[in-house]
Amino acid sequence: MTSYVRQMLQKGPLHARIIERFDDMSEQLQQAARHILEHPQEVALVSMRELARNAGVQPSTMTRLAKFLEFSGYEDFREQHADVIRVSADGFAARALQREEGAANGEGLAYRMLQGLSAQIDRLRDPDTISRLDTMAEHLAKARRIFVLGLRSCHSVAWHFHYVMTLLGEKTVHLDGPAGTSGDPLIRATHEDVLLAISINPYSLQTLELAEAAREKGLSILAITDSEVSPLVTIAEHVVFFPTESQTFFHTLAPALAVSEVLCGLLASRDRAAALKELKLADRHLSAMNTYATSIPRRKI
Amino acid sequence: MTSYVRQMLQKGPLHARIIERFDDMSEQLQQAARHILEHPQEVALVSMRELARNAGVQPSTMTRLAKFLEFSGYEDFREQHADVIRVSADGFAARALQREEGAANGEGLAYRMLQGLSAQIDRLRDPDTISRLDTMAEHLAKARRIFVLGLRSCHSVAWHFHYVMTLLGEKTVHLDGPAGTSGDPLIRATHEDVLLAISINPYSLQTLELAEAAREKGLSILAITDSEVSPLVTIAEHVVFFPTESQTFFHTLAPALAVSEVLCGLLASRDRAAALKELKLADRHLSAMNTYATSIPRRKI
DNA sequence: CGAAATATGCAACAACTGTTTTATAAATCA
DNA sequence: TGATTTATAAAACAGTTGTTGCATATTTCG
Repeated sequence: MTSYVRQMLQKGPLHARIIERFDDMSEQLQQAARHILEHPQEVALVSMRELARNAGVQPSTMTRLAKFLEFSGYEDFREQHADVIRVSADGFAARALQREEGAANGEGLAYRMLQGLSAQIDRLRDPDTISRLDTMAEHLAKARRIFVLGLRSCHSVAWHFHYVMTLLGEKTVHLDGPAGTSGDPLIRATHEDVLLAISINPYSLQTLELAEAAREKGLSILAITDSEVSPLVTIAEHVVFFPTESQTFFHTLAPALAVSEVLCGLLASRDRAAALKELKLADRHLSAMNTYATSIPRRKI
Repeated sequence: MTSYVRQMLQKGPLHARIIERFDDMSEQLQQAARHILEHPQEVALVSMRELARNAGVQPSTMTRLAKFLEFSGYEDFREQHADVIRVSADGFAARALQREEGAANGEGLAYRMLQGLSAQIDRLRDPDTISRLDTMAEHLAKARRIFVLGLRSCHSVAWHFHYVMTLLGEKTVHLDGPAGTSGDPLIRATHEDVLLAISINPYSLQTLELAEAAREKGLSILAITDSEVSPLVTIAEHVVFFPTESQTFFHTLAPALAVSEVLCGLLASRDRAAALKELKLADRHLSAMNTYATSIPRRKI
């Protein structure tokens, strides 16, 4: 519980005040507060109405939130946030100190792993990978249906791609049935469809077999894999590569997940309006199904 | 002369632009410019009229200065200064949210997304998160058994954690059975076990219910979630936070996956020898099962 | 169940925003 | 010097700001 207090102090008394009273807020106030907790500087940098727009609440909700937190009004609230920026700006020494502390702490494995993962994803921004991503998004967009295949360690990536795409529409089919039925959906696949295969070394045999079967059915194979000499390269029409090395003795899939998310982003951005419409649809369905906690039951669940 | 150039570069391109054209300005413009050079953040933090008042010039002078510096107007000038604050404060998580135009056609979206993801994972190296990760690894290591729970978008993270952990031994149980049996493994859970729950906003009701049920059975709840006001925070003994903001309109889980991999890494590193032995074991089993392509069949599969 | 209380969306408000125009003063130059 | 350009101040402008009161849902409770 001490660490909770420490965190509050670290992030400043404004955060603390919001978190403290969060439980007593109404649904809308919570939504506004949540957005402010995630983007504190924006309070001082944009107008209230714009902030409200970004948070998805009414302008008046912001005024109400400010008063709820016992500020005289939103302008008071805003001024406090501006002060935080002011002191942290010329508090150059403070920032240097923080960095120092981080460096001293930097012996830890967690620190090194995160640094490594960040750098690997950063390196994906090279022109070759970017153009490969764009091309693959093009292929995916043109396909009638997308079969997504990723087994074992790559299951997480494949499933996440499929999940996000489901929210954006109904183009993807996830090849991961139970009881050995993974490949069954391919029965009705045609040459208009594509197979998005994800695999890393060591390459799962089942993935390769299914991919080969799909190719013989006339499907285009698109691959996300870890190496130029991956077996998927030879049968795929287009490939995107990602690194898997990590400081540990197992492979990392964070870069692969990043690649998959970028593809989703590119696909969604091709028709923002349609994507947004689909998202709204999914939203309505899920709330009708009572999937999510709408009001957040903080105390008595 | 070198120190002049260096100063310009240090303080950023906005300062440089002002200094460069300073000599050509009229008296009033210089007075305005001088004030801005001395208080750069104020441009973004107060209104133009107030800034003009503080600088001792007319409001219109500020507009004229902005146009003199070849901005489209003062609002453009102000937005640039806001961006400087944003990047120096927390990277640029919030920036993309406003930029509808640039993101509209998806121009360079891949590049920007990767840059953002990399920065977000980089920021996880702050001392608080590191210490939270270490503490959570401690808790996980002490537990007799680890039940892993992550539904919907968090399924990928939960499953990946479980998958890696199974390669390292047999401590984890994945709560994601078919046909609504997710919670069944908890039947034989005791207070020696822990539940690792992963959830982001909007929070899946089923996750919260299962977590609450586990807590009532005496299990410690460990949470990986997206906010200090996540409903998991109140019922969890320890929490690690990660960001989910992305340039698209769906959340990113790459940082969450990074967190999960770091935890695996920390756990494995506590007993390298044992972990390696388990890995060998898994290796032998999988090759006996003919799971992977051993020789890479590049041409003829 | 109905009544009281609360939460939320909406529209109107005056105040203030950044910008532009107009009038006046100062500087420049033939 | 007087004509002409330039610089500045003041005022007017449309658009936006933060705020408030009111009508309508929604929740709470006897």
